[in-house]
Amino acid sequence: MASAKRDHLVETALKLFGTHGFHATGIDRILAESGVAKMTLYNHFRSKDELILAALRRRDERFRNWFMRAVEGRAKSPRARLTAIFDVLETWFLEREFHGCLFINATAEFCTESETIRASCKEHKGLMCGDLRKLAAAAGARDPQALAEGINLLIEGAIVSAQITGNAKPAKQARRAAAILIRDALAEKKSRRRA
Amino acid sequence: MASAKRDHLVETALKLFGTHGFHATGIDRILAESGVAKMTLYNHFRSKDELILAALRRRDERFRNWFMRAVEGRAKSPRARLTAIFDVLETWFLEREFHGCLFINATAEFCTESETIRASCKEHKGLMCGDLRKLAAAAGARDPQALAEGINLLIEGAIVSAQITGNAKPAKQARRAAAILIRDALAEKKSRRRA
DNA sequence: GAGAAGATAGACAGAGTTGTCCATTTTTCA
DNA sequence: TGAAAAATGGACAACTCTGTCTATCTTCTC
Repeated sequence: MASAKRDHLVETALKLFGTHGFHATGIDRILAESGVAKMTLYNHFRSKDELILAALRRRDERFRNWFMRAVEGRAKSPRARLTAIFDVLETWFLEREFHGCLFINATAEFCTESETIRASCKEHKGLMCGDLRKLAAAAGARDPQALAEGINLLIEGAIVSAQITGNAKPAKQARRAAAILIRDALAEKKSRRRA
Repeated sequence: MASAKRDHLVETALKLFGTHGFHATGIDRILAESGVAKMTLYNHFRSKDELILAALRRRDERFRNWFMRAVEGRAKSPRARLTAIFDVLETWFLEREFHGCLFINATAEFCTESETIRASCKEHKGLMCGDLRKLAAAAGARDPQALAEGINLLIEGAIVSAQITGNAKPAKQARRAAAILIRDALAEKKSRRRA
């Protein structure tokens, strides 16, 4: 089942889709780069779309794992972890191979086709949001859902800003804004925010 | 110069690039949809990339104009306008033809090719940020640059979240977070924020 | 060692891609 | 009205794309 060839294909596809995009990366290029025969690919995957889905699944699993572990490794208290998120983001943006979020990119490319691909992207973002909500709740936020949503928006915004400007600064900008949201969300009840 | 055919081509391309993406939209489709001959296109544009650039330029001009006017029409005071931004975003997200930000999508598709296209996207975002900074300054923010950056990230985040989830809620989430940033940025000096 | 399963190269189909060329028609404008 | 400019349709080149097929070669397991 977990063939080494299949594995290698997914890995190569992941790299190429990330650096060149989905439409711009042809099957032939993936085969050439991975040194695998075409029939081997079509033996493991029904179509290019299925290979894309497999790549997205792997990316989801790997990224969420790496991200949350990195956050946990950087700070111990839930509150500190909430801001550590943005330090981790910055290290990501500074990677040589940073080309934005694969799920955002996939959604952008498959605007109206491939419902399943878009669903996969939506699912990934939903799982990320869930992790954020848990963290916000652990930090004792007044409204964990709202804080998680705010932080999530700052993360997404930082990712696309970093991608477009080719600069890691948005991580620091987001960190600064997030600090304000966090402080507000953890403030004493007496200074309750109006709608 | 400003030929009607050329105009129609840019308009059709804009629509198709927005709904199907750049790579997925072939020249032939644009020609069929617009009812223009191929040689007319290549008479006005050196290549598909140049057509894309023209479409992006038009989009930039039109969008920024529409957006800022809509914001100004919704509120009079600079401070109220800062939050009105997110109401305008919501109306955008609710449009039937909403497929995210064309510039974010273009950056996603042309990760490593077409330097000029990516530069055009970067320029658009820079101009948007400039508008935000002016608004933040007019509202009397302690640090207009920082407030503009925070709001900008929330805008970008809301756009991609709305696109991925297929839902307009992120506009309201961003509005809520922005209100906190704005309140903080306009607070009296005595309650100065710590780093 | 034999047989099954997996992988291979390479040709191939059929469609789609951008871009070129030309002879003809339409439009514009002076 | 008449000349210049613009647009047309359609063929065409050259390439890339996904996906199929076959005959051959490895590799693994019993």
